[in-house]
Amino acid sequence: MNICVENNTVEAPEGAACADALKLALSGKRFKSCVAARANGELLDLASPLPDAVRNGTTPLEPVTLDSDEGLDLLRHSTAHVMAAAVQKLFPGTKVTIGPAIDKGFYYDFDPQRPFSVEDFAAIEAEMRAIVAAGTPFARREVSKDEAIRIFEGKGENYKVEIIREIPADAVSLYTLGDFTDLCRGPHLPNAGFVRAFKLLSVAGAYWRGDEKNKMLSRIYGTAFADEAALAKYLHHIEEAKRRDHRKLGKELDLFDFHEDVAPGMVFWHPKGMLVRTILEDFLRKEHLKRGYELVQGPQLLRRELWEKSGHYDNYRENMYFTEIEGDAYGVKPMNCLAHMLIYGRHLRSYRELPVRYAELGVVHRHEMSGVLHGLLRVRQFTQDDAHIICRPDQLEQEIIGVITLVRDLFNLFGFSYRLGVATRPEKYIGTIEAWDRATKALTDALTKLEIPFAINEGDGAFYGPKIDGRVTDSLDREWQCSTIQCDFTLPERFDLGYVGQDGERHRPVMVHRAILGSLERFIGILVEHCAGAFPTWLAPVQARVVTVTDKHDEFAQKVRDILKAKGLRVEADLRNEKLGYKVRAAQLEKIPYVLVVGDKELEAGEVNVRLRGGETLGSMALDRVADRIQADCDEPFKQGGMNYRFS
RNA sequence: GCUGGCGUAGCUCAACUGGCAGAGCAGCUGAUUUGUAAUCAGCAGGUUGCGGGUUCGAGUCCCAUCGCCAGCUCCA
Repeated sequence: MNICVENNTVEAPEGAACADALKLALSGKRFKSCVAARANGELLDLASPLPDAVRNGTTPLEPVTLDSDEGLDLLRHSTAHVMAAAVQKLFPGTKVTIGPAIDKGFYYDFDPQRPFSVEDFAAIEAEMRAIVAAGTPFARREVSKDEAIRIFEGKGENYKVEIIREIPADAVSLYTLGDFTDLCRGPHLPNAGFVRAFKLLSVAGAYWRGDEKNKMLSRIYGTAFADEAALAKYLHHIEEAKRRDHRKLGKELDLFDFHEDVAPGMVFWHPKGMLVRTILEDFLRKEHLKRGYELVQGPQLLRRELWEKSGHYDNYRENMYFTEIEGDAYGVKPMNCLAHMLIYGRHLRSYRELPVRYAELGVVHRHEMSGVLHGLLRVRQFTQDDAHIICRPDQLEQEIIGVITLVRDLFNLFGFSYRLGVATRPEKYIGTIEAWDRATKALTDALTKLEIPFAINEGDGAFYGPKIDGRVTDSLDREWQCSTIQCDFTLPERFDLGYVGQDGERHRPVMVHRAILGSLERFIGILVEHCAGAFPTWLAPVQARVVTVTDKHDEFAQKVRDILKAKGLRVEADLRNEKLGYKVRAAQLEKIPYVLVVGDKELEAGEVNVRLRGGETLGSMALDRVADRIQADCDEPFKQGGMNYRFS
């Protein structure tokens, strides 16, 4: 029997399993890292017989090796089974649910007699190692659904029974690892001996089927790699990422803090952090004005009736704060749109005025559940770089292009990579399908014209319109939404917005909500992690620090500082009675871009000795040259981002 | 909100099965006058998150509460 493996043809005996064919075709080393096979896109256990399409030569058999994403997923999934086997052995009576591979590892959700804790990890890992050392095989068998239900009912595994009942097929596959049998589609490693490097990482609660109405299960997270070196590298990466956690750096660099006892989820900006924020805000305002936005500002509190009219009271009340003034109920704004619409609607608009683009660095309050708060990345009071564009339908695509261009330019400026997704019509929606299709097309056409890649998130749109979401990741690769561009079909109706067209008739405008950085808090949090606290020079709260060798140089240092400050640079002088190395170290830890050392030689020459944040020293330089260099450093990112902005 | 873990000096962390709350850094004072990542000495720093309880005695054990961390659910 001639079969094709990758690009080779080999002679395989009758009744050969996938493993036999792969062993004939691959080098010994490659075969050793082989954990499964694939034919026609379908994954197969190495032990499974060759599928007909492979036997008759119409489809090649492909190896799945540990160095591929698929192979690694399979390894992790099998490790999850090993863990479940160990857990059931150590903690009899523990019920099993599901245990998939995830991005960097795996988890398994259990319903235990008592919840697990990290204290249990040592014992579980030891038991897992025993299973691995024994090289226990994963044995697959297929049974009918009824048979499977009988098996799991017999074990009291009611979660498995629930899953099986929902499987549409007549038969299901079971994998047995020693005493532990699990319902699983597979495939798996041939045996547990393939599991080489793994570690249990954390334990957490998770609802059965992700529904908070269901029982809370005990989830154990772990990871597994092809070898110890890859595991060690990953664990090291996690440690490194924790070093750049914005909460840690925010404290160390004295940027911001929380007073959890008096204002959970709300930021206290310290002077340095507020300076960063102010610079960012100033830049954003200028950039918006440049791009045809007008700045507006509405009140923090609006009468409850207005929130009822907008639909927020019905749909968003749980997240809003309310208060009472002279017997009238007011809502604290969780969004900025209403004020912008009231401003628009104040007088009759002509089609010539459109598009109207109202921008506001709007402070909003949202009641988030206590468990979700997370440093600057998830807070209860935050500032959106918000804007509302009210335009004619024929202007929509051009407006979307303008917004996406701004997203692109800003994220390029900061050197962020981001992922865009178009969220389409959900099951529950308002408005006509024609309007949805038109708006969705405007979104995708704009992205296509700008040649920006995007994903389609089917049915993920808001009930009031399709949207584009832009996400960036934090230091631990968790994704956070920043940008959002939302078409809205409801608010123009509810607030009866209109404009007089060329035909003299009254028309309904289209409305777009958009935020680019999303929230300044979240954005700065991610920025801090992105640059590990070493802000680009244009944003650095202190751009240069003058450091003296002895107190003989104090006077000159102060003069240097004042001259550079007069040129618009943010400069401090460190005149403390400490050794030079001490002060250099302090500046380094504060991640100040430039250290300007002044001692006898510099005093003599009227210059400063320049040391960069990276540790490089540039030697003695005249003050004008230093100032030019710092200024050029500030301007550089804008040139690279194609914005040609002179930062001053 | 839910599950688990955790709250000790400004920061990072000690304090065994309940037995005198401690160290480094930062701060202050003094000495030192120093050349690119930490000079030395001294001083000061606390209602152990808050409130109850058990105990001769609680940072430690129990209850309650607030908050933080990981995740779930939800979202910028």
